[in-house]
Amino acid sequence: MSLRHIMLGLLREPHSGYDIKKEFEQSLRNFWRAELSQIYPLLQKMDEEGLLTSKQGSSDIGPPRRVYKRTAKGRRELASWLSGGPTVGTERVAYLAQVYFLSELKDTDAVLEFMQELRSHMAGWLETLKRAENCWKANDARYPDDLPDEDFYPQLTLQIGLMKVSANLQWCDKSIERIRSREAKRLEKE
Amino acid sequence: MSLRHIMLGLLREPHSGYDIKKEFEQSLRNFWRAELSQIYPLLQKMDEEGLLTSKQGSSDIGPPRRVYKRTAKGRRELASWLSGGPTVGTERVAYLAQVYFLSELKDTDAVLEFMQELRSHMAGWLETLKRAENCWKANDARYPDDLPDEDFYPQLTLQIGLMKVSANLQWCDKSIERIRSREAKRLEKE
DNA sequence: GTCCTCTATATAATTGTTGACATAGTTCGT
DNA sequence: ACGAACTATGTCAACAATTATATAGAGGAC
Repeated sequence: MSLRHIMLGLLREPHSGYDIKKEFEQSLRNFWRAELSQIYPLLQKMDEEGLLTSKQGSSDIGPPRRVYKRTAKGRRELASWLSGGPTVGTERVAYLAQVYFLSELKDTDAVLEFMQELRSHMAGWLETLKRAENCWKANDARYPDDLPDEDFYPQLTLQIGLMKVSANLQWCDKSIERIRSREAKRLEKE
Repeated sequence: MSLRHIMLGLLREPHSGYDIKKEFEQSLRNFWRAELSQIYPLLQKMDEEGLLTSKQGSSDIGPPRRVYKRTAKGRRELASWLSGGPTVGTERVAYLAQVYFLSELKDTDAVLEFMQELRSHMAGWLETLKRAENCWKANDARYPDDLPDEDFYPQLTLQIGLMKVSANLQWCDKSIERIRSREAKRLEKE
C-alpha cells in the first residue's frame, strides 16, 4: 500500500497526474517508481474514497489539467502509515538476484560484461545524485541543519542514496577484479 | 519477470515449493521475497509451460512432496534473462519513502521512535548477515577465491548485502543525531 | 510539410503479489 | 490426551504493477 501513501505525501501541494510522474522521475527515483497508467486510475480511486479533492485547471500548452490535493482524511491516512513504523523486508533488487545466478553464464567474458554494465549504471546514477547534492549545497551552504522539515527529510534520503550507490560502485569494481583474478588462476592451471 | 527466473535458478537442483520458500527466507532474503501462495501456482504454470519437470516424492514426515527441477528449456530461459544485462531501476524501498515524508509527524519523539525502530531492524539484519559470513569463512578460510562458481556469486551478493546494511546503520545513527540537534536548537530559541 | 518531443489524460489486457483460508500428518512437551 | 510447532500443498479474492495503445494540441528540427 505504499504508492497511495507516497501520493498522499506529494499532494500536500496540488499536483496533476503528470506532475506526480515527474516527481517520481526526479526526487523519488531513489526509492520508488510508478507509471502514468498506475497514477491516473489511482488518483480517481482515491478521489472517490474521499482522500483527495480535484479541480479542473487550465494550461497554456496542451490539453486541460486536472489538479488533485489531499483532504484532511488523506492527511490522516498518511500520518497513520508513518505511525505504523518502518515498512521493512519488502525490498526487491532484481540485479542482485541475477548476480546470485551468474554461474549460469559459462563464459567469463559474458559475466564481466554484465558486471561492467552494472558498474556503468551505478556510476551514472552516482553522478545524478551528486548533482542533486551540489544543487542543495549551493542553496543552503551555511545552515544545512536549519532547513525546514519539508526539505530536511528528503535530504536524509538523498544522503543514504549517495552512500548506497557509492557502496555499489566499489563493490562492482572489487567484484570485477576478483572475477578477473579467478579467471587468470584458472588459465594458469592449464 | 524476476520470480520465475529466480525459481529457474534454484531448480538446477530438485526442490519442492516448501524448499524454495525456505531458500527465500535464508539466502535470497537480501534481494527478493515470495510467499507460498505465489510459489505453488507458479510451479504448476511453469510445469505446464515445459520449463520444469515434476515428480511425486516421498517424505518421512508430513504429507507427500512434489519435487520440481528445471528442463533444458528452463535453463535456456534463465540464461537469456542473464544475457539481457542487469535489470536496474526497478528497486523499491518503502521505508525510505516514509523517511521522505517524516515531516508529517509533527512530534519529534514520534520521528525519533521511527528512526530508532529502523535502526534496530538494520542492526538485527546485520547480525544475521555477519553470522552467514562467519559460517562461510569457517568452511573456506584459506581459499576464498577458489570457491566453485555456484558458491562464489552468491557470496558476492552477501558482500554487497553487508556493505549496504552497514551503510544503513551508520546513516540511521547520524540521522538520529541530526534530528536531536535540530530539536535542541529549536528549544534554545524559545 | 513531416516527424519528433513535450504537455496532458486515459483505458485495456495481462501479469505479479499479498493475505486469508483450508487441509492434514508428525513430533514434542505437559 | 491435548495443544503447539513444523512439514507440506494448495485455492481464492483482492490489490498492485506493467505494457501497449489511443487521443490531441504546441513547438521545434529538418
